[in-house]
Amino acid sequence: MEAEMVAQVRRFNRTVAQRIGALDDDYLARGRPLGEARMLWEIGEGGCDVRVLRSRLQLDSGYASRLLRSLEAAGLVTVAASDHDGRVRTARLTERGAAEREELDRRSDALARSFLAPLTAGQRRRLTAAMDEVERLLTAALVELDAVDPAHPHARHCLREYFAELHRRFDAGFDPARSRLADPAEMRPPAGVFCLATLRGEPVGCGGLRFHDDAPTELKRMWVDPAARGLGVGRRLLAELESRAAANGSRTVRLDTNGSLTEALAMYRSAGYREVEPFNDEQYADHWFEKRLPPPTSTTPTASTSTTSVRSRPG
Amino acid sequence: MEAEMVAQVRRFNRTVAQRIGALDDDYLARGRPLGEARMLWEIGEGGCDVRVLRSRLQLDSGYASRLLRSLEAAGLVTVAASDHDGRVRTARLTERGAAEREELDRRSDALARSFLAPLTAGQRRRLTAAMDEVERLLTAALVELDAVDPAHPHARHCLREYFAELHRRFDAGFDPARSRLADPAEMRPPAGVFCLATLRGEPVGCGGLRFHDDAPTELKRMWVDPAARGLGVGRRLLAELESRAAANGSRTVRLDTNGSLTEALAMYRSAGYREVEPFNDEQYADHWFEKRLPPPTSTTPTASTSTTSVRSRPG
DNA sequence: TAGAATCTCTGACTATAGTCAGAGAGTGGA
DNA sequence: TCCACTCTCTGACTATAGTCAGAGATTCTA
Repeated sequence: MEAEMVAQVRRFNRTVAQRIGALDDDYLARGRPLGEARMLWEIGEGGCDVRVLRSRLQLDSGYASRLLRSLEAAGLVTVAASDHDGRVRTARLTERGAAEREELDRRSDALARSFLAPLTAGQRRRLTAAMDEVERLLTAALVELDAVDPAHPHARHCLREYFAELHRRFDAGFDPARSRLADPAEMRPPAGVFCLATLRGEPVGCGGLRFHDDAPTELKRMWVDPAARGLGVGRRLLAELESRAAANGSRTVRLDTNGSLTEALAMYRSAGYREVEPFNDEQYADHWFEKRLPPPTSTTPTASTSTTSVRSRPG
Repeated sequence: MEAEMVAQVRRFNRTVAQRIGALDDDYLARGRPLGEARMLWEIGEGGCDVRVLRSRLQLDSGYASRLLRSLEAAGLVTVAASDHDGRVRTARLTERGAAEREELDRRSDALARSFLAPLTAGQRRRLTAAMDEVERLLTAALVELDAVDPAHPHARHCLREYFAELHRRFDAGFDPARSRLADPAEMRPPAGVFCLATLRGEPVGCGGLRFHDDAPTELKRMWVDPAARGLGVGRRLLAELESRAAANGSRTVRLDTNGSLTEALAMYRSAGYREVEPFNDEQYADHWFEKRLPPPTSTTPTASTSTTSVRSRPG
């Protein structure tokens, strides 16, 4: 990785953390401890369970409780037992609390405006476009890839969503039971492998391999959550699966797909897959692709371990 | 200003502050109070006067002193009187302190790498390019414009730099005494106005007007510090001066310049100035420009008051 | 050279953030 | 119905950040 890129990231972190972090905090605080302001904000218009607040703001339960007591004492919040579960408590904004939150909203808007105000129209456009790009790519870098059991709840979720999407997009619908590799367990090691893409703990994509002794490895069930598209998740999944196939001794990966999945087709093509004659009788397929793999490198598999280790807090 | 832009800035602030701010801090701290880590960093290889540390880190003098005592006790820093001024004390890293600082450096690098690691080469390029853009434009938004007396030290600094640059760039050199408006005081109100562009307290550009009863307003001494070019400072200065000219009743602004100042020429042209016949005998000029001004709007002058007010901390 | 100003330091504070152990109420499964 | 578990709360802590007033040494300036 080029030193210049690393230096750029560091410069950015410095500038932006200084400019935004500190200001944002000062600005939100309104003479109130920052923790309280954040809590107020996070409760939101519709109220929020205390346990959700705790996990979103990453607070110790004692600390969270204390913050709520303080907001309660200030008449901004009420806390009551949840309807569904007597253990859970739900925080709600009082009228004054809602007004206070709106004030925070206004201030956040004003702060954002102050970033744009001194710029010309062209600069503003460029700034917001670049911010969007940075945000998207930083989010993309948070996506982690891991091999999981195909029966893992996250894996099941992805497969369910994948099938539902095929059903919506195929004119004649889609019934997984009538497709090849109907049973996800066929992708369980050692016969195959199933990879999951996860963003902030939520599954956002998947893809599986099925190894064959006498035939190229088969790639199946590639899917990316619509909300996570454009982050390069599909491409990374594909690369991950290819490297796992290579590590397993495969020289070739092939797959079948359907012409209505235009994004997928484009991705396979740009990733070096070339269209071949049908090699199976998958009834939902009308395109078949194949790619010769380079021999495995020593550093496979490439699941993003670095990201994971960095995100854990030093003890 | 479009609501979508404001929303984008707010999204960006949230995402980035979370992702970078917190991580950065955790990462730098190394089991040490963050303030100490920052101080250690800021002292740098060559040592640093305490007063400079205080102003850079914006610390209370008592607090700064305490942090230094703590680093001293840990054997990372020595503090001794400055050679030049017995009141001033200079902090220097010990060998262990320097090693510690290098460790911080390594960790910052590792953190930056972890942002890039999960991305493809193309994504990395796009991310760093976008970061550069955001950084530059956020910096540009920090530039403040104010009218000052031409005798103000910052004004003198800019004029000195401007003359030095002309001297370097003109084949025959440049002697301010032999040019028109040799005395900066001619741009003092009410006969004229002198504007300064300031970035983080440092002057980075200037420009002046000289009003004439019977002739168009004359624009002189436009200069932008080379380190601050590309931030749109010149364009903003120009707009500011034009609006001040209009507010003063001028319908036309004109200026003379030299063909070797290509950036300036390009800027004048793109800002709506058109070349005219020589209207004075400035010996250093070989191009003359003129622009008809729109009638003054009610909100002039446009000196960036919003930025200023936002940057001051709420009491 | 006296007095003002500058720089740093110490002591005495306050506020905020955050941790930890344990109690009490409620839930769900064997 | 009992037991393990979940969720929240309280009390008792510690650590960090930050403020303020004033003292002592030094330097600048009139």
